[in-house]
Parts: sequence; C-alpha cells; structure tokens
Amino acid sequence: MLQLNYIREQKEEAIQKLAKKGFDATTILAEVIALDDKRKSTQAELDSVLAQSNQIAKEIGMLFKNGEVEKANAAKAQTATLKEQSKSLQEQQSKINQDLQDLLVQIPNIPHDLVPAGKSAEDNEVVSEEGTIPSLGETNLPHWELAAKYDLIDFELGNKITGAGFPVYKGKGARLQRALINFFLDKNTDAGYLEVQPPHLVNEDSGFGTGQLPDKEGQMYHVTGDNLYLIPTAEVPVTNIFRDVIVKSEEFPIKYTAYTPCFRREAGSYGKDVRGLNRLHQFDKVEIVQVQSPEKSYETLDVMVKHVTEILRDLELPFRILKLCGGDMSFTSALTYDMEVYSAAQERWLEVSSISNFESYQANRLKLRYKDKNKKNQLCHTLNGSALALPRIVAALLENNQTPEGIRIPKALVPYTGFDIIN
RNA sequence: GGAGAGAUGGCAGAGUGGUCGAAUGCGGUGGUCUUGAAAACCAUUGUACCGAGAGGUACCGGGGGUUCGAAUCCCUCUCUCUCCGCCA
Repeated sequence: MLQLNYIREQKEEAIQKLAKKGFDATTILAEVIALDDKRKSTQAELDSVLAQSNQIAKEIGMLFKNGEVEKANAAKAQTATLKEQSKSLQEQQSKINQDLQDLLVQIPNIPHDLVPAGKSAEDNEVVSEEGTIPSLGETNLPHWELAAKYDLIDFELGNKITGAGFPVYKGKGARLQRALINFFLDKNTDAGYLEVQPPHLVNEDSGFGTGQLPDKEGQMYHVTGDNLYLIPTAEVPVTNIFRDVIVKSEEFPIKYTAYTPCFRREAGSYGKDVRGLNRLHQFDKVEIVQVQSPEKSYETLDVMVKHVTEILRDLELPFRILKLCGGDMSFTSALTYDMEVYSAAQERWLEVSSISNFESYQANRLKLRYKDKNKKNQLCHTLNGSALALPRIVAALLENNQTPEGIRIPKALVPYTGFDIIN
C-alpha cells in the first residue's frame, strides 16, 4: 500500500511511474486525494464535536459532585444535539475510511527507476548469463520421463491421492528433495539468515499484510472451516512475523530463512509448459526474507541476488538473471530480479527464484516500522527471494546431468544426497 | 468434545461509572555520582490522526449497546489459559 503522504505530495510522479506497470493512476489518485481531504475535514469536525461533549460531561461530573443536581440535569439537555452530530459524523467517517482503504489497496507499488519499460515477459532485460548449456545426445529425455525411468517422482500416484499437480517423490527422488532443502538452508544460515519454521496456514490479517488479500484470493487454497489460507510461499508467514512491530535500527539488516511447502491454485494454463515439475499445486521452497532500512534496501537487493547466484554456481546449472519489466513484475514489488536455469531437454529457461524489493509497500500494510535518528517511527523496507524453489531446480538437474550411465549429482550436493549418481 | 477462568502500556500488574492515557514495580533512555562499572538518586519513557502552534481527538483484545460520562455495566465475536476426555 502506498503512503498517503507520497500520493498527496508526488501525485504526478506517481502517475508517471505507475504507467510503466501499465497502470493508469490518474483517476484513482485524484479520488484518493479527494477522499482524504474529506476524511480530514470530517475528522476535524468530529473532533470538535467530541471535544465539546467531553467538556460538558466533565462539567456535569463536577456539578453532581457539588450536589448541584438541577444544574447538572440542565446541562444534560445540551448534549442531545452533540450526540446526534457525533454519531452521524462517525458513521460518515468510517465509510470514508473504508472507501479510502478500498482504493489504496487497488494501487500497485511504484516501480523503481531501474525497471525497464515493457508489457510482458518478452520485454524483461537479461542482466547476465552464466554457465555452459550442455549439449545432450539425440536420445535425451525431459525430466518427467527421467523421473519415471529412475522411479524418482510419481505423478500418477499424486493424481490418485489428491489430483494433478501433487506429485509423490520416491526413493532417490525424495532424498534429492531433502538434500536440496538442507543444502539451501545451510547456504542461507551460513550467510547469516536465521532459520525459522513458520506455520503453513495463515489467517486473513497475514494474507492482507503481504498483499495476497483481498485481491489475489484465487491464488490461495482457502480452508473455509477455520477461515485460514494455505501459504503460497513462506514469504507470507515469515514477513508477517513483523506485522505491527517497531524494530530498532541497530537490528538491521534482519535476515530470516525458512523452508516450507507452498500451495498454489494457479488456475489457467495447460500443455507442455505445465508438464512434469514445471508448475505444481504443491511444491517445496526455501525462502529468504530481509527487513532493511530504506537507505540500504537496494544494496541489500544486490546482495541477495549475489547470494542466490552463488548457490546456482554450486549447483553447476547454467542460469541467467533477468530484471523484470514494468508489465511483468508483481503488484507489490518495486524492483524484481528473476533467476532462471536452463532446462536442457525442454530447451527453455525456468524461473527458480524471484528476488524483490517491496520498499515500504508491504511495511505500510504490516505497520512494520523502525525508529530513525530523530526517534520518529518510519516504515521499514522489506525484501524477499527464493533460495531456492525446488521443482524446477530438480527438473534442470535431471535433464542437464543425464548420461547413459545415469544422472550425475553436482559435487556440492553429494554430501547431502549421499550418492553421486542416480541410476 | 465437556467444564471453568481470563484478555489493561516493552514486560509484570493495579484499577467495577467521572479530573484515567491509566497507580506501582521491572525494563528502556538521559543525567548526577564514579578512574570505569555497579548501586543509589533525579528526570524522562505508547501509537495514530488533525493543527503553524497552543492544543484537540481516538485507542485498556475486535465490533456493537446503555449513559451527560465507560478500562470499569450489557450484548456479541475472536483469542489465550486451566482442568477433564481424546490424540501424533
């Protein structure tokens, strides 16, 4: 959620910058400002009515104390009008506040100046590319066939138990999952992130805090019996640790990492893009989250990209880094880098991490603040990224490392898998 | 699932209708003292909105009600705790 002060003071800038996200803010920002004016004047009026009522109430109290009952009863008569007024003003005001809130949550975050213009994934900017794309023999297989061949992942079985998009990992496939999770968590904790295990279900307030609610409800599984949501990413519970918190500036940077399964309804696409591990309803991911001061958040974003880069190097996968264009980035983000690995049998790039700076957009919803030098409360900046999402890493590992003898495991992972080949 | 108790400031914990944004203790911050520290003492110490300021308003789990006036009374929701049952 954007800050009202920013909207009021930098309306033209906001309109111009939001255009990069393909969002025409002209009307809505004008509405917001008009409503906020209304809010201020109504509040002022209400405050003065309440001040009068409070004054009279105090006087009545004194009168009763002094035994001047008639005077007190006379004073009571005065309050009737004030009471009506304050009641009506209060009703107006709560409606105004609700309307204002409803508008504010419809406005996406302002993209950073570095964000390239563009409408879709086509327009993302390739920042760098690294690693060698393996040339596989004619007989190479996509990962879903490799998974079947070595009995690593059973998609059909998941179908039976739950439905499409809920695979069952078996044997070395399951072990590989566990190895990757441990490997990622170790890399992250070595880099100073505090490991946490958050709940996998969250309430409405948490969904709102990170921006999934109210608009993106369709993305999450909703447990209606208890009005809870299955998390689509660890970002939600981990970032919400900081909801309604005022941190000390000495605590920066605050760094958390968590492994969780992620649940996404993802209604939509069909075909080869979603085959195998490419898109699932349940998948595993290790997330990194940082809370930082506004001055340092972009520095931190770079550090996080570098951190994920190192993990990908360890995995010996060819990867590239994209800077997302305005049209492709998320509603809540100010600047996002995507990390993609090359999946050699599918012959395409797969997103395995998305690292974003949300600036104060989430913090404003979360009421996550810190005390600045002047002891004033300011909104923090929040950042997060995947380090890393498992399924597409597994897809690339299986495809890129297939040999006639079996699937080779990268050196860095062997201590975690306990085997160096799947055959 | 059954029965009961409770929700107050960073924490602990008073406060059952009026001057209570809220006693007291602890903690935090600043100071005095000290070579330094501790102790002691003094002061200060919630959040948000409006206002140039003076100041005003709101907030004692959430929502609603009674009243001139509510932390305090009533209704309702949520959550927490204790005991019993069940259970990984």
